[in-house]
Amino acid sequence: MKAVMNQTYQPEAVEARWYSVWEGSGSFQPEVHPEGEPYCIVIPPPNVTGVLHTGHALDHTIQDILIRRKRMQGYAALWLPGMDHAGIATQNVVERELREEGTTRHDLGREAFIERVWAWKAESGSTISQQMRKLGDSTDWSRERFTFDEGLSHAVRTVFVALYEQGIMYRANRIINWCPRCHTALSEIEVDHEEDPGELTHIKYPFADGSGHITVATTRPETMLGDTAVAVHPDDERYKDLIGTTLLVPILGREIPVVADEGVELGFGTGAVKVTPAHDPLDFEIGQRHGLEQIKVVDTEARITDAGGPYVGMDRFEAREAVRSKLRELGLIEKIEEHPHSVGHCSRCHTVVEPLLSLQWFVDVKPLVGPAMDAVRSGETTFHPRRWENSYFHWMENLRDWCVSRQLWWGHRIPAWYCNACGETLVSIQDPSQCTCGSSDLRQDEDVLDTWFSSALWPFSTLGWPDKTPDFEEFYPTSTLVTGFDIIFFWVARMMMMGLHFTEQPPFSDIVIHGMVRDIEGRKMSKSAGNALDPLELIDEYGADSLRLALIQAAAPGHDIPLSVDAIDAARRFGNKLWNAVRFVVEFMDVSSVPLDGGYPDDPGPEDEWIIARLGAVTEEIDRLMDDFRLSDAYAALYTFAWSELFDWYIEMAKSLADADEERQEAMRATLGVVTRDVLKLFHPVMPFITEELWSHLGDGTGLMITAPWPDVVAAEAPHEMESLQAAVSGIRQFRSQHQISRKIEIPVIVVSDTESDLPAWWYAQVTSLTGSAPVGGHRPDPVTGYTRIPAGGVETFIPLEGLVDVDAEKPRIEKAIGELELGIGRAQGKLGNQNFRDRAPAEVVEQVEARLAEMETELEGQLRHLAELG
RNA sequence: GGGCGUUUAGCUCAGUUGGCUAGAGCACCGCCCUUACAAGGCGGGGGUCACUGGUUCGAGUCCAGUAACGCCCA
Repeated sequence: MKAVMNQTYQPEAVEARWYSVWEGSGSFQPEVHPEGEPYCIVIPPPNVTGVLHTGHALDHTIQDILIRRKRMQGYAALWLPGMDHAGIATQNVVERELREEGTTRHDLGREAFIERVWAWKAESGSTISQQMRKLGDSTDWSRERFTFDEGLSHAVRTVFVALYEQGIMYRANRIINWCPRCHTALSEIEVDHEEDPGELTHIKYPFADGSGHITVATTRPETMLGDTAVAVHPDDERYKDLIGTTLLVPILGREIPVVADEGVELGFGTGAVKVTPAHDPLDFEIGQRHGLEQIKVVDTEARITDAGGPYVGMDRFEAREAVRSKLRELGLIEKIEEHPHSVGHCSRCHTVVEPLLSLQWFVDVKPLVGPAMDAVRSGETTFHPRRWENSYFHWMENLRDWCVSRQLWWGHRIPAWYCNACGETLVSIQDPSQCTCGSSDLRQDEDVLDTWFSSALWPFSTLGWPDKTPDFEEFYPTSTLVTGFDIIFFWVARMMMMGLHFTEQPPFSDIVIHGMVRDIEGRKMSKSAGNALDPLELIDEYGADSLRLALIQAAAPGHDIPLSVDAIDAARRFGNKLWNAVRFVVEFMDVSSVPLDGGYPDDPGPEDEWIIARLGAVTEEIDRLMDDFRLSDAYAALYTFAWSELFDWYIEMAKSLADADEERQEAMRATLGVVTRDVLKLFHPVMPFITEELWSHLGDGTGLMITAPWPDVVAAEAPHEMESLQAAVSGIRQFRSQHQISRKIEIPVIVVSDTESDLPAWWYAQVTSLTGSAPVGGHRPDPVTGYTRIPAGGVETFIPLEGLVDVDAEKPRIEKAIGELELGIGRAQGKLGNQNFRDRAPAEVVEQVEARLAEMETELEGQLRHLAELG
């Protein structure tokens, strides 16, 4: 005994029920199809501090659609969930908590602090995984991983040690991007460059011998304190004679040389640049070439160091002003001009980054980029849409060494130990107890690794690598990666490099890149702008299925997604429509116990054949589009089929069969059942909850929709009379509408079909029921005066106007039709009259135009005759 | 400065190797509470496909240029 269905669809009641049923049934695990071919997606791990936003909702919906369809197709489908430990973000969160308690991590000490973060994670770290359940993500929770758990940490060490031994991982003093607020080094791509108004200060550097000065221009006067040279281009005639002379750093009076270096940009400023090797990457290189001293004048707190003489302890921006006013006082400022330039900001906290000379660990990317580019070039791995490959190549070609050490506590500690006795560096997977020199006085590197370092290993570390686990053997390389364009560099490229280097296979074969979810104005959604839609609120109000469908409908491949509440509401209304259609099938047409698979009628009626043929065609189209990752197009096709063909035509036609003989009714009911079931199946990947619920009402109770076999529609041929039927019905409805003839008034219709064999009885029955008219077969009225004529795909229908409408009221309709026909005929004649068209266009195109022209000419003749006869 | 993208109906957007009269959702207009659904049905109006030129029998689609907007990189 099945429950009576509500009159309207109520997602909150339905969605709460199914997730635990699915999870409990083991459906999320690939083991539901032990013999199936493996198909694997690893989730882009959200931050452990994260909450679900609309970007996740889109990203996850795409992945869930892919995985649910593959699962239904019988693959051993694995969607592997997990989170990353988000070094800086997580540490920030816990430090904020400590601050509120009036303490700091330094008070706590490293070990206690780490314990505290784990405690935080245990309590708050599962927020997003609960939210993913509300969204309906069919991830295999039994395989959930965390970048900081034991197995993955082991993979990180293994990789670090291997890269070190291969000479790819190295430690060096370099200029890095330092965030003075987060107190850590950042990689190039964790720095956002923003246009800053800025000023170019022209400073006079006097010669040591008092013979004059050289003017240099800088946007950062305070770094002057760390200058150890002034550089000019060797070809610059203005300075040729001054190379090798000595200048004095203003204020400090330090003697520095004028050096010639090709790195100096000839056209910039005065052509002479101050060189601060400890605070600028370019200056660092110049310094290396000329053996210049490196003087650090800004410390890790962004304050001036002892080397800065009178300015020691001053903040860098205060020092800028102080230095400038002192120079002005000394008369050493030539001019100050406006100079907009780009300034790096910490992508996490927005503080202006300080380029700083620092001893850090780096990955030499040169040996890694080649294979990563080759794999894409050869098509082993394909981006969708392809154009992202350009960005990928461009970035790879210009890649600089990756600074991977971070001055944090929360993260994978660098597995390097330094011997206090002999200075040796030991790098190993196991903690060493003794140096090669015999000393056991070792200290481990204080720093941890960039979170992205562990994320780069994600596709194989999550599957058990470096061990050859059964999961690794079965699911690696993974199949599809789905992510946003904004992390192609951060993540995708690095997974490609690491995956190829350590497994000799690209980590995935397809990379699906989607856009960013934006508001209806096209703005990026953000909390601070106040325009962010909260997916959980949307789910509560509209249902997860509505949110998912709306996102996918708007997600044209590779484009940004404008998301509006209106669109979600439209998706919700579709859900209601689907609900009511199935309710009608189940409760009013008495169709239930539909089998999970097969069950197509052996002896379908003509209407049945039509809808089955259409279903087959649409299923084929959807499969083609989905295989090509064009999900929005696939669901547009399905949406149109369901609403405009199944609901608006077939179900309406099925109603009139209630009076047919038993055999006909059986075929109709079987058809309604299987076609509705297959539509539910096709919608299941995007709307899992409502389809599962509806299946529980429609099906025979032998299985869940989530693991039901993907539709395999039997071949059927649609009866050719459907075309004239639909045209006749539309024409008669249009006539009614334009003359405002109530449906209650039965319209007599004479059907003349001299171009086809006699129309079958079902044709008349359907026209009758769909239009409320009384069609009878007959001959063209003679005279035709007093009738209107409705053309219908090779069939003519005539309606006597007497008692319905005034004859003259019909004329504008006919004249309009004639106008349109003449336009079309003119166009077609133009084409066909062109010999070049006949010669060069494919024969089938020419035939099409010819057929269309003939049709229009016949039709025009009919309309003209009719108009004349109307008088 | 380099690269990528966008410009199609009032709004937000589809439109895949060039080929019937360029589509959808929302909004709008008219009629209808027809026993699945008024959160609905039926019908309708609405487009110089940014602009200029080119290739082609044929261009929203390909090419070149222009303009505006957006993103990424330096």
